[in-house]
Amino acid sequence: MAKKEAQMELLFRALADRTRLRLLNLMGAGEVCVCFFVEVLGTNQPKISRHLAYLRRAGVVAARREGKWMHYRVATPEDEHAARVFAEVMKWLGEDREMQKDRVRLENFCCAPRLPVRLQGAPRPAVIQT
Amino acid sequence: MAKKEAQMELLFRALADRTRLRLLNLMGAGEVCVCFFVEVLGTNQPKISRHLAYLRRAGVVAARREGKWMHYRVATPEDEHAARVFAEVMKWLGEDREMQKDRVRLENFCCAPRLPVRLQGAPRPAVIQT
DNA sequence: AATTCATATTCGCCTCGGCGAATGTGTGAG
DNA sequence: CTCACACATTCGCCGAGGCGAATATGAATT
Repeated sequence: MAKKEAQMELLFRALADRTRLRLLNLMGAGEVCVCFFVEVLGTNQPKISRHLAYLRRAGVVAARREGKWMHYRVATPEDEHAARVFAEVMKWLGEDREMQKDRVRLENFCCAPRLPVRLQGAPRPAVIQT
Repeated sequence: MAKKEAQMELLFRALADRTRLRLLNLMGAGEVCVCFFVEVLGTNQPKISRHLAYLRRAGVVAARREGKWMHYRVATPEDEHAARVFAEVMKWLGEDREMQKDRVRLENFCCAPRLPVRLQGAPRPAVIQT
């Protein structure tokens, strides 16, 4: 892995942006497809992809390809203390107002009887009950 | 206090710099005078002051004046979850190699029988045993 | 009041990274 | 092979913030 010292700042820089925090929050319950991020956050797709790339470089998310779709999930840091900090951050996200709204919006999209037109055929997020 | 949502990014931006992390680490055991930061980190004084100002704006440190000297100490965030995260970060700092060296350097300065010329008369850090 | 010492702030320069817009890449369908 | 779709990357612009150097402030001392 990268220099251990640099990992600290790398992690915090990754967390120092609201969009990235919102993405992490949405992944909190399991894998999520990029197209859902776009819908829930209501922004353009390149912006989402750039932030996901940033998170991946920082080592806090991992990606998996499934046909045309990309699924992202949180990746617990290897370092023990980093993992502890990260876990507390994820808990914190769970308590935030806007973050809770985002989760509800995700639920509404992925669990709707009929997906909105834009998401027809998109793979539903793997919701892990917590 | 400030907008609760902004607090999250504010905290992480404050933590996203090695110099600031080193300063926080040195304050981990108690109040420290600015002149000691300068000596231990071996950099110029304006740089230290700027970073301390940043930390204060972020609400993670507090300052106290004592004559010509300024003492800085860590200030636990009010928000419960922020405080948890912050506590884990401080623990993490305690395990880092360079951070441990910094602490030793601080001890060597403040506990030396004769302070180095530059620090003659400077108020010793209030070392809180942990 | 003038000086000295500790600290804070400002200035100019530079890099990092955020954004929208445009473009590139990989995959499956026809 | 070509096209459409999902996603990734690049580009140009701009603000945040790091740095050293210079300067300002505030407290004590003479």
